[in-house]
Amino acid sequence: MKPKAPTMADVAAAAGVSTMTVSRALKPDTSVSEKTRTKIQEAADALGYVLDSSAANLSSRKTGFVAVTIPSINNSNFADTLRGIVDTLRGTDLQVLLGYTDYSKDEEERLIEQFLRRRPEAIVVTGGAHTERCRRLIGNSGVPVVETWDLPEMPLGDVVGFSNAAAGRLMVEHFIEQGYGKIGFIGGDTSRDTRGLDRRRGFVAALEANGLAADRLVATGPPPITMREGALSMRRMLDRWPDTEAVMCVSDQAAFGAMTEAQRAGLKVPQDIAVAGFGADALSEHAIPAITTVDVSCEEIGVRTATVLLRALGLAEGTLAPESKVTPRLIARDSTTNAARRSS
Amino acid sequence: MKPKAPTMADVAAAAGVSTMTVSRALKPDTSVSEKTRTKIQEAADALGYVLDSSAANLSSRKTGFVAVTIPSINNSNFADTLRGIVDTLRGTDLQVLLGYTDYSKDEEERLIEQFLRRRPEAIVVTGGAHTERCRRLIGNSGVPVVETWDLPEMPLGDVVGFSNAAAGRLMVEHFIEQGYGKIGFIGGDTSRDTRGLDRRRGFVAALEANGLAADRLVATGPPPITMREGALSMRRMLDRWPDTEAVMCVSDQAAFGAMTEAQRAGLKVPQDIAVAGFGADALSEHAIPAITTVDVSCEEIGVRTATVLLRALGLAEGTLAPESKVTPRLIARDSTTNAARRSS
DNA sequence: AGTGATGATGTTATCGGTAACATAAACTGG
DNA sequence: CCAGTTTATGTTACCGATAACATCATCACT
Repeated sequence: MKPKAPTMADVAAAAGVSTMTVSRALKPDTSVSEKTRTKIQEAADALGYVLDSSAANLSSRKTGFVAVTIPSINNSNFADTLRGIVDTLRGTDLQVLLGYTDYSKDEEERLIEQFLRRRPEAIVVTGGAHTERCRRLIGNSGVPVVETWDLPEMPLGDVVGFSNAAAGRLMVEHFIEQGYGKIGFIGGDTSRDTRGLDRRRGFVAALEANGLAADRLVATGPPPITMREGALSMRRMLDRWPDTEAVMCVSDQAAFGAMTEAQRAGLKVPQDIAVAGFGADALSEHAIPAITTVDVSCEEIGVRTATVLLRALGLAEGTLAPESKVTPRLIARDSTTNAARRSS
Repeated sequence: MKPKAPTMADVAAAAGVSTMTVSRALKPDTSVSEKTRTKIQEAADALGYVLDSSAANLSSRKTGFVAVTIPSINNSNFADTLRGIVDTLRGTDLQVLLGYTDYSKDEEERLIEQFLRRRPEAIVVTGGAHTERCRRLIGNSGVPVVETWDLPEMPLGDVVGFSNAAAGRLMVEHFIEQGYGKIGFIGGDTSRDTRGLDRRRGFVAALEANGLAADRLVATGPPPITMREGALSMRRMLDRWPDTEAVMCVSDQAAFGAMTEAQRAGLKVPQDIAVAGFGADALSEHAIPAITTVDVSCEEIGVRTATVLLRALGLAEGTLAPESKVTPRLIARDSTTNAARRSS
């Protein structure tokens, strides 16, 4: 049934050359005469030969792997970043080895350990919070690292991210500008989603800096924060603080869940309550009303990350690394426009 | 800077044993005395030793890779299936090698070719449409394959999927039951998204079987079909056939875009026009009104796929393979409830 | 024609593990 | 207490490619 896959030696024999010549013929930019290259190509096709990377990796000490960990697959923001990475890497012979941590540092450690055995040429992780052992593993590996989606205090290597706290602050400023005073936050489990927590921290700090109460905080369960979580949290928010005027949510998904829950309860958005999200998902644009959100250029983070890596690996020319800091940008939409309320 | 990573030989020397004993000590279920195992473990930790899979793969002819291709990362349905696969594989020493085809058969071929070099132990592809060369490559590899999300006429190996045509038919029957007569479809580029096309085909066939006109078809651009595409398509639908009573969309995302566009145009859903989607995304549940959709148990597809593979690889006991056919299930919601219209 | 540069190909020695077999030590039961 | 088995460990021979160096022909130009 399975008559053993042909090896390079088989191809070499069939073409009447040495394996070294076959090896060369199968790569671009190597000196092999057109004639023999054709001959070898034909022999390879006839045999159905497929190169064995394991062997190539071992011999050349290059695997072509880039290890990437993201918290969740089912999150369009991280998916956008991943897409940015993969698309930028397309064309090079680098391949992404993807793992998702489920927002757990221990799981991240497990993944990184597993990945390091594959001898990746570069590592991309999400966020700046890691277990001590994980930091050590990555450090020892001597492989270029990029931390994304955050601005870690003790970076492991390169960073392409943004200040999550700034994103929270940005929204508070917007709310205040719009004249809202009783402002709440939905999202942020205490231990896992450190980035969401940072946004909440920035949010709280900004409220306090403006002399406003920062107690209307509804912590959702552990991530991923779903629309349902957003909806449940909004219900809790309204039960506990019925006079809340504006709510920022940890993600656009949560914001949508929260907003529709409020609407189902008979509230008008933004007249009765304003809702904002984070992430600039398409959802926020199409929802009715359109949801105010913070854009952090998820895909761009991926593109820059990959670019940084290509530079670090000497695979892309240019001395200037791309700007590593992404600036969160507020997109004001109808869900937080207070004009209606004021005029009514 | 990089003093070369320690090898198994280094660990063996440090622990005063042979490399073979080290190799055994690092795997479970191998006979090594507790004492030496501890000694080796300590030596390995002290040296910061990390096993090199490339070498292990070459020698043992096992890579632990499962190659998986999905059309798009940014699609929550495929992401769910992927999660089902990854989660089910967790615990085994199999690792997913993920690629996305961008709905292109040529890209799929390119990916599969790239993946085969890594000598995966199993392959998972989405759908049953592949290039001839791709079929050949997979066939020659002698590796177990699972095709998902479809019921191919000429399967390459195992199948875990559903009839996309049936999903389209299901929705038509629901529309008819609700008393709708002028029914349209949004989505389906002619060449790329074959599954979306199958849904449309089933949809058209069912309309005709019921003696209804099946001409209200708005083809979106090439996938991925975004909310924006859904919105644009709805506008075209309404321009061309203003009296349309119900519309099925190729995905929930498209349906949401289409529905909100109709609402922005002043139409009431479902009173003025009914909208339905596909995929049972959380979005459809939370939207206002909640959107009628077809549930195909995306995650379950992934779980079953992984289970089939584990069986095929002899890594899971049990002779009975899981049912490979998933039955699309209609979830009727407010967006297609005609009661309001009839009563008005 | 001679000499060095260039291009095409072959030879040899690994890369870092593991399978398979061999061996030595410890244990079993009558 | 010994033959027979089990357990722990070592030896040897690769797995399938590629790096590095060697070789040999060809070509250009003085």
